[in-house]
Amino acid sequence: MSGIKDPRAAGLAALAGLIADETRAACLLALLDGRAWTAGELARHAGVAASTLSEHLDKLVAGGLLAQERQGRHRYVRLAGARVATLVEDLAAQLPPAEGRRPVRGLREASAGSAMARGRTCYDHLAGRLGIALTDALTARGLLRQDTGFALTEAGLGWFAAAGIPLARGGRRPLARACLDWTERRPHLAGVAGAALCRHALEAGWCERIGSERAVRVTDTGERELSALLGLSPGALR
Amino acid sequence: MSGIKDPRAAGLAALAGLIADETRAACLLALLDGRAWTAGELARHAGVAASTLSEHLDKLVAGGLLAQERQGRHRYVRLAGARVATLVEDLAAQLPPAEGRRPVRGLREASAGSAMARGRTCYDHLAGRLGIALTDALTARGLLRQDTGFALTEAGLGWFAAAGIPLARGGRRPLARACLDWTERRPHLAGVAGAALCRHALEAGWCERIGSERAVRVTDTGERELSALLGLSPGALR
DNA sequence: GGCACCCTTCGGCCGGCACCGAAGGGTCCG
DNA sequence: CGGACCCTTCGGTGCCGGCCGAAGGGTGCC
Repeated sequence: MSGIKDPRAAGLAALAGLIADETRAACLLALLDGRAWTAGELARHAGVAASTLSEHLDKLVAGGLLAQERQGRHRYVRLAGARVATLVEDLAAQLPPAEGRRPVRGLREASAGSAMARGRTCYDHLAGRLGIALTDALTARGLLRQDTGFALTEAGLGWFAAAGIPLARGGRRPLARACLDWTERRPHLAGVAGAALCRHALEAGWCERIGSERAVRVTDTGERELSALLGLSPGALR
Repeated sequence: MSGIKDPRAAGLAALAGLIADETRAACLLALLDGRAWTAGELARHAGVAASTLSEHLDKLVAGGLLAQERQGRHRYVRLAGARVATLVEDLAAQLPPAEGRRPVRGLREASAGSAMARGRTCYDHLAGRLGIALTDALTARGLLRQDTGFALTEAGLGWFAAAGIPLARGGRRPLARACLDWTERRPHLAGVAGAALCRHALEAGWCERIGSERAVRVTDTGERELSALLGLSPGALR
């Protein structure tokens, strides 16, 4: 009440302003898949002229939300890091479920949508029903604690070690973090452990990407391994 | 890459747009103290006309960020809930430390600032060096786990029960959550446990508010109790 | 009742910004 | 070297939204 505005207000407004545009928001949501997109791809995705999108990218890069890499005549752009991904996810998680739903048009889109709901990547970890199933299985086996917060247990650390999934500890990023799933509206494992699990699942062939999309499918190998390691019933992942 | 924009983009942009104004951002930051402010107080705080602020409040209420209560000729307004508080904190935590610092003018402001740095409320939990000290003490005693995520341990649950601080479990809100401190830039305890601890500390007289501000001071009783319960050295809280 | 106070509505002003198309520069390929 | 392609810069346009002051309505106090 000292009559003086909080000095962070300008910065906060500027940061929010970067997201407060439908075209830029669409870019950020698209980039949540963790991949690098070219400026042209994003322009087509957002439905605006290339020149318009170029200016948007300038702002997002200048604001520290995106990292860019120029290769020849292409401008590749991706989220600047896990912090930004978390931020966008958190904001999107605030949206009421009713909002942002749109009738699905056509069989192709319906099938793509259901594949996404089944399993997908969310920046660098697994989401969708697959992500939920893994998180629930870890919790049920006492490897992950959700009732008193969100953290791996000692047994959980041992499980990752036994599965041959190294966890980089001691960094600034939390080892385990809850990420609210968009389709399921339930928390799933993110953070260092979530990223490591996703990376290992793709490298070990437990999962594979469907086409060039975010959607992910569990392989036969994956079903066997996950059943053995976590007691996941094979049917739950289809 | 289907050429169709994510349907959440419009909602995300609208939500961010609510915060993407310096005046509204200043209001949200001010309301982070968890109290209810009148429209006039906020107008003076933000340095705009009452009519201008009235329209801002309409938008924030319509957007679900604020809850309002009309009493007589007053319009009281507060953050709509812990989710909103978390959202604003998370956004503010993204700001680079350099940004948003302003030279302190005068002794009065310097003393108020140092009181805030020593201890304050952050929506419904304790922050500042006091919040950090409590969180560190809980962690050092094995009551709180930060190395594998952020969660209370079994011993931690017992500590709260023994201290006579009830924890409402089973709700949607996480029991323990990390909140990044603005002045210290380190995580401290938030969530149900953080709120319960703060409430108990104020009710049991461990702490008291300084004037009508957010700043909080540890009392002599508090020093004794916290020393006995957590092994906190009295000097650390001054 | 009269008056002070808090807030809201309205009209008008102004600045900022998202958008486009055209033109231009850089890159790769044939 | 010519052409296709990707991106950027620039000028111009239109709209949205924040701001104010004046006027008005509701509330509480004397």
